[in-house]
Amino acid sequence: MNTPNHYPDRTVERLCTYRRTLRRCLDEGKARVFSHQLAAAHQATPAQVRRDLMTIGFSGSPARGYDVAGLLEFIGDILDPPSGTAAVLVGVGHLGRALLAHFTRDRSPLHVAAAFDNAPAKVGVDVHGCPVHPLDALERVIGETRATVGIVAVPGDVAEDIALRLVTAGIRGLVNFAPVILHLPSDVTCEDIDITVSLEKVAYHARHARAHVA
Amino acid sequence: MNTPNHYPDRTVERLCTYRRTLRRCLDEGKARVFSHQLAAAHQATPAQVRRDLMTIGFSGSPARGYDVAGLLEFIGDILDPPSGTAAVLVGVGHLGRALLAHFTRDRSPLHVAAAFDNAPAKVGVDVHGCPVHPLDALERVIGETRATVGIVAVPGDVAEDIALRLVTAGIRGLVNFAPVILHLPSDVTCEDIDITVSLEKVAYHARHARAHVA
DNA sequence: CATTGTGAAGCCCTTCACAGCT
DNA sequence: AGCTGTGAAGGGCTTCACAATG
Repeated sequence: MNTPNHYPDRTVERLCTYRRTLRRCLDEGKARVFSHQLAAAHQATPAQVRRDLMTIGFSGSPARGYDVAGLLEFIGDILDPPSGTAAVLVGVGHLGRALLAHFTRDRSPLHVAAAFDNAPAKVGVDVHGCPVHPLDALERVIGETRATVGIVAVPGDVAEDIALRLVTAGIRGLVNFAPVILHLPSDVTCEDIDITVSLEKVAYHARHARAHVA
Repeated sequence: MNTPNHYPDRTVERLCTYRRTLRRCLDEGKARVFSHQLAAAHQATPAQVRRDLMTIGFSGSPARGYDVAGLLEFIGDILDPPSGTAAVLVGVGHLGRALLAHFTRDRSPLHVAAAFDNAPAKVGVDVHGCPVHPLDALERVIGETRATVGIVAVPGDVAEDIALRLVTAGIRGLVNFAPVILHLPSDVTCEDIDITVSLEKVAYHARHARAHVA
């Protein structure tokens, strides 16, 4: 088993967050880190960190830990496509605007190339630096931008229709903020972010809090 | 093993979403559902649904499935505190505003009782029906509203300070939108929603898409 | 005879524990 | 002495498969 061409979801997730910590290390001039330091910055154990790095095939040295710059580049090679990834957003409501603002502030290799909304008043202007197109232009603009990721920030009752249009237009992965499960072809990745559910879960666990080990 | 006083995280999560589906059923006048129908509306198998309902101790009938109204009430008794839950939000930026808009539109038993921001220009007005207070008032307002859940929508570099203040003021659960891991007492629940990480994950999986069974 | 309820099996991820290295 | 690399064990969640039920 050499480098597999895909890693477990949880590992990918942690790689994304390790990367942020590593960038901070570089900013602070730290050239090397130990697994227990990376672990402390996350909610993880040193063993977990070592296992993740083993999984992706990155080695450190017992005496000096892991090379920050080297690891950062190594993770980048796994996570980032050579040519950068373009995303599109559908639904320029309150949440959509906030997301656009969010992504312009970010130093991720991802960028939101275009947004769509069906309200004529929202179309034609740039929102936080992102052009807003009418929904009709969805297929055309996705083709032009070669976007592969879509962000669904529309009401639940139209989310699935929009998602299917995105997929038909060439989108391969979705982040869905609508409070519904999308029924999609099985080769399309979908990550649901359901804010209400998250709040309800936290409220539940807060009421039933059980102290763990410190 | 009678009713334990807390259920696994994944089960709680699904209960939240089942509830939404059940409400839709009631709206449509459907009085009974089968496990496979609930499963189809989620990304779940019928066995998973039956297991969840078994876990919480709710029974159906082989001939007629599960009673929608009864199950809805049963789940409500588990998820909702008798007196409702108040939440507070810190950080009335783009995302904070979007979240306030989101929660006013929701028929969840949770409500956001107050928001906080340190920018004087934002303080004193209502945003989507929610009063915005200065940060100084955090402890006082949490005491008055008896809020138990906090939403962190501030920049990463101040998120942990804010979170610790919330906890000290009596908050028992957090939803964290800042792109950092919060180090909190172990009896405080925290759910991280990291939008950038979600996008990066989806972009990764979209590139490495492997077709599953349809 | 389609559906529920459920012990048992399976799977995946995390953690342990220790050998090997510097 | 302290850290990495890793086989093996552990734990929790999901799925299977089938007896029980109306």
